[in-house]
Amino acid sequence: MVRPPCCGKLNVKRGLWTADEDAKILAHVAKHGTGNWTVVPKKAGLQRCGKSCRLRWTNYLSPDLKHDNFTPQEEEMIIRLHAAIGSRWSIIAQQLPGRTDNDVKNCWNARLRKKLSEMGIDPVTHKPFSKILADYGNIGGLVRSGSRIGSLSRDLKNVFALRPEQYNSILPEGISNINNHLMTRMVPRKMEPVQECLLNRFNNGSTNSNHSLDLLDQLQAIKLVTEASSTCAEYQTMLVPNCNILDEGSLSSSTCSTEAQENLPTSFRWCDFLLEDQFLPSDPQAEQENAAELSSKDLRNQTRNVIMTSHGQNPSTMKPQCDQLVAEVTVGVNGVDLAVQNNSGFGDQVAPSSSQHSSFVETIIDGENKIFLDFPNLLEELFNY
DNA sequence: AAATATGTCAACCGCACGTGT
DNA sequence: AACACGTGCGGTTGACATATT
Repeated sequence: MVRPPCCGKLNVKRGLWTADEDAKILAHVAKHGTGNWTVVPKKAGLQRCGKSCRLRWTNYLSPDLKHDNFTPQEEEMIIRLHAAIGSRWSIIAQQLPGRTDNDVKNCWNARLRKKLSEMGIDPVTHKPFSKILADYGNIGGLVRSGSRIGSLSRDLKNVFALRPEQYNSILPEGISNINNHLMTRMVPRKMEPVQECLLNRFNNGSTNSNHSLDLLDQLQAIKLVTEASSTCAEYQTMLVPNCNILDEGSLSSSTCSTEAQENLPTSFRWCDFLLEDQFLPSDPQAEQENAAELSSKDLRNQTRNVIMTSHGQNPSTMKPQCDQLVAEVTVGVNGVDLAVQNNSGFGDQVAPSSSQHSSFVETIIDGENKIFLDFPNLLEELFNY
């Protein structure tokens, strides 16, 4: 059954809000508070749908909102969080007081995404386009991350058109029209590479709820960004180190001015936004063995302790919610183990992390610890999700 | 000065989820 | 269990402002 829209399309005003309408909303909220938005239009005397009223309040009228431009620090945090958790705008917005998910989303789409693209960084994967193209050449006909290629194409098109000379040398042989070539490999987007890899694994290895998958891909993404932050030396040779991505002057060229570099915050390096390809196995056989070693029991204990510790709680007093989460995490990880052991046609495509960690879950746990130190509120979001 | 292109952002849309009945 | 309802979310659209030709 298809539910009709929350309000009829007839007799409902749409479009920009007038000052008079804003005043009515403000007066209504001052008197009755927020909530039950479906009755607000009637009570407030508005020809609007309740959903529209709620949106107007949450995105514009709420006194908690900031209406000035995003600061470089805020933009920096958006990029970092996007690298960690993707386009979960509401969660990102919660880390930025006074900003709404809509604000964050617009900021990303209008400015940050473009900035990254102009610097040759794929805003979806946070990896250099050159690296992606090189990988693309290496994998030949294997569609390892179809969605990534697909989502990449829009940004890449612009950059490639802008600076073709920079990428000609690394284009796979035989690809004369990069756009056409990429488009032929497009799959429905929405999923990011990390999510796609994990989904592929779970779909083949076991049946899991979306919830556990969601949690795992967040953890894995978090691991990726934290590892990238500490191991971006590879890119420092080709990219200018300590160059603030938000510095407009530095964006216009491929190098940073001396002054710009002097003024840069040492805690922030644009190479932090690059993600190493964590799914290329350094030693697939060893990874398989490591993954197989970890028993379900060990996993549960490890995961439970880490989650509780991260949450600042004594394991013995932590709420039952944790057990549920642990169960979901370990179900998902076991699915990965199965997938690895099966090696049933996709294990060679998405092998476990190539890091120095001894297992997939340890990698996740380490990454989780790191990111939660930076963004402690994220842990609560994971519980709430 | 006019036409066109581009950027920004408020608002809309459809879907998913939680809750109550 | 099935349904209705309220709410939240992410993707997209379109109006307006500004820049460029």
